[in-house]
Amino acid sequence: MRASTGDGEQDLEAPASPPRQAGRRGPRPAGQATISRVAEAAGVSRATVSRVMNGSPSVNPELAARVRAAAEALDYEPSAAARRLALGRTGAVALVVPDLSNPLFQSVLRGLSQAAGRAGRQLLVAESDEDPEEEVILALEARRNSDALVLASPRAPDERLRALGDRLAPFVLVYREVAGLDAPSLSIDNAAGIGAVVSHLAGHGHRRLAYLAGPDGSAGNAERLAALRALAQAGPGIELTVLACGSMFEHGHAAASRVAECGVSAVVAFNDMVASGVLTGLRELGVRVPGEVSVTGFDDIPFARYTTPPLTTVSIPQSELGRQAWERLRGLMNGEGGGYNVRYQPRLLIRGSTGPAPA
Amino acid sequence: MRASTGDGEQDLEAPASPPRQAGRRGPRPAGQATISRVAEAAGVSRATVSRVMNGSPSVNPELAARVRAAAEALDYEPSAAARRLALGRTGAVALVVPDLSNPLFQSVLRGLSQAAGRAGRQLLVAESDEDPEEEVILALEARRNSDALVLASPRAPDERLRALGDRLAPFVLVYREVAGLDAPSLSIDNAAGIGAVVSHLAGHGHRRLAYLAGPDGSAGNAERLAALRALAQAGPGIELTVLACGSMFEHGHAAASRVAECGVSAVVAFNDMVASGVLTGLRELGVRVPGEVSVTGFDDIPFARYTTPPLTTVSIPQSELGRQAWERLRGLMNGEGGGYNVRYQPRLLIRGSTGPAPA
DNA sequence: TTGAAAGCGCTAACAG
DNA sequence: CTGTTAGCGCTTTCAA
Repeated sequence: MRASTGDGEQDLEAPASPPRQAGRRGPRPAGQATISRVAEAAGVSRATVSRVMNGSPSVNPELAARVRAAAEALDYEPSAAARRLALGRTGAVALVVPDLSNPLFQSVLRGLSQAAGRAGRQLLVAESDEDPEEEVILALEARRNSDALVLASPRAPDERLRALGDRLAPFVLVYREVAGLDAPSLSIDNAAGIGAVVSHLAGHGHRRLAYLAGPDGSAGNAERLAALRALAQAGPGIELTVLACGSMFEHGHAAASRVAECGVSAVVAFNDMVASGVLTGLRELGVRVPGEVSVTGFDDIPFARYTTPPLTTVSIPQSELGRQAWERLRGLMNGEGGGYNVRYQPRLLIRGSTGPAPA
Repeated sequence: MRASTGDGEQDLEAPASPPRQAGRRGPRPAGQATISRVAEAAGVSRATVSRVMNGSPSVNPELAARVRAAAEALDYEPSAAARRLALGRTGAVALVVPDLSNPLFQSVLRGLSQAAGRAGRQLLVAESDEDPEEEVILALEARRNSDALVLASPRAPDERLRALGDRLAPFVLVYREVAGLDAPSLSIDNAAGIGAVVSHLAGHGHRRLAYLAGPDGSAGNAERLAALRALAQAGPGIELTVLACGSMFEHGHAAASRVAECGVSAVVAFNDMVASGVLTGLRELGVRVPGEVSVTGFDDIPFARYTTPPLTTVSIPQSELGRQAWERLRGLMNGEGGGYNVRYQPRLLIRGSTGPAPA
């Protein structure tokens, strides 16, 4: 056994042992240049090449030029894997969402992707397909391959999240707030949004409302429903019918007949997709909107302006959430702390799908 | 200088030298367990721990249990970075698209995300914001942090792609085909789609058509336009008006008045978003669809069924593209080759936005 | 400013 | 079946 220097400076030429089975295991795409090869070609040490590649100012310009030339000539690209290991950071951030087909999460993805991209970071994305348990696993996994995480997990139980808090950190929670969790959260004030909707509707003389409920267990749905119930109880005379529905177009579409039958003058949909679906369904049934029944959505997805009639809905700062999430991550990664939680106050957008209650 | 064994088996206790500035550089989140610590705790070698963690069958069950217990007790999680370096692969695949807000790319993202997720791989996503040059840079960068790449780059010039072919490999191209490029491609037969649209329209007696053109430089737009022109020239008497438009709702919306003025009986939109926009615009102008003018889309995005009237459009296998892309990547990564290129043949979906030409 | 050396944490060929 | 050993390719003290 020979004492090694810990690194193979001298092993460039084949030693006594049989040449390592070529093409089998080589981490690099076959003949990819390594820092050692560049160093050799430029006649400097690996440390110097490293410095040059990382733009250290304290390198003799002439040397630097030589190194750059050698790197160029060899088509050298630093190994991301090796840097990750040596540096102890990945240069990536991760996003975990329940469902990539949901416009809400798409906006966050987009905002985050752009912000992270501008900062020169990779973005890892994972989708749990609405399975809360899977979500947590994915989050852990994603977190191991990144430096920080944005988690949208409307269904996972509070305790589960609290239990995993430090294995997930640093991370930020979006569209949700969990008490006692040590992570910044960016969420929506659902109650305020519902409040605005209801007072708009009440102002138009609507008394009997239906709520097209979102998925069971969704934190957003729970809050919206609770707000509605509270309003119905406290209010002067609002009568609330809750209809189980879902979160997709089809769900809303399928609920149209139940809406028509239950004799309400206005329907508050869990979100814009459901609202659009019910709009279409109602039209097919010959029910006039907003003449006979008014419809409201939630979220203000891009399509909401293009339904017929255009959807009155609650607007929330979707892509802002992505951007903010990035800011928080950045803070967290720099050890600056994640800042205060924020609850975005939604804004009611009155378009054509609501009007006076029929006499 | 002392002869090292190449790895710090013996350095668990602080040596003579000053304890490395704590909390500054440590690759692991402070006190994270390493394979060495686990090995020590279980009284075995690191190789054995590695074997156990990777489920090698040739490990004494009793030892394996001991190792697992130790790992558990120490909250050990293998370092992804170290594995990447040692293994020479990242375990991730990447997707680069021009625009994450485009439903077309969202579907690919989704299909790919699910397929890759099921296979236990991470997914890296990057968005170029429609800048073809940026796209190529991002692709290179993404590729360095993954094992294979799916590239949607409708605008980058053919030569550019050919030039970078081997630095990008293994990769697959979606929604596009580039001659002489050594990468499988999955694309749409745009001409066939347009053909179906035109014959449907012609069958309804439409003679004067407008094309709402997509972005300049988009490969898909070019093909659709070329097909339309060819048909207009060859055809019995189709008169084509090309209107510059774009790819978004707003673009279609804004084009409505030009459509109304140019006296056509049918408009073929670049895609569904444009079609939806023009539908809304036309309605606002009091133009009846399909009574006065028929409208067709392209892509069959989820929302197309929910416009008013529902959109007649060309359906393409969007999420299939994502799944297939994954299959190809898998093949490529296993050295099986990427298979033949495929051009998906679109299908015309006749819904309510088209009808007989007005007399 | 530069180089030598010592890792980062894991895997795998090889020998026993 | 298990341990030893030699890396994977890069960064970063530390000393010159």
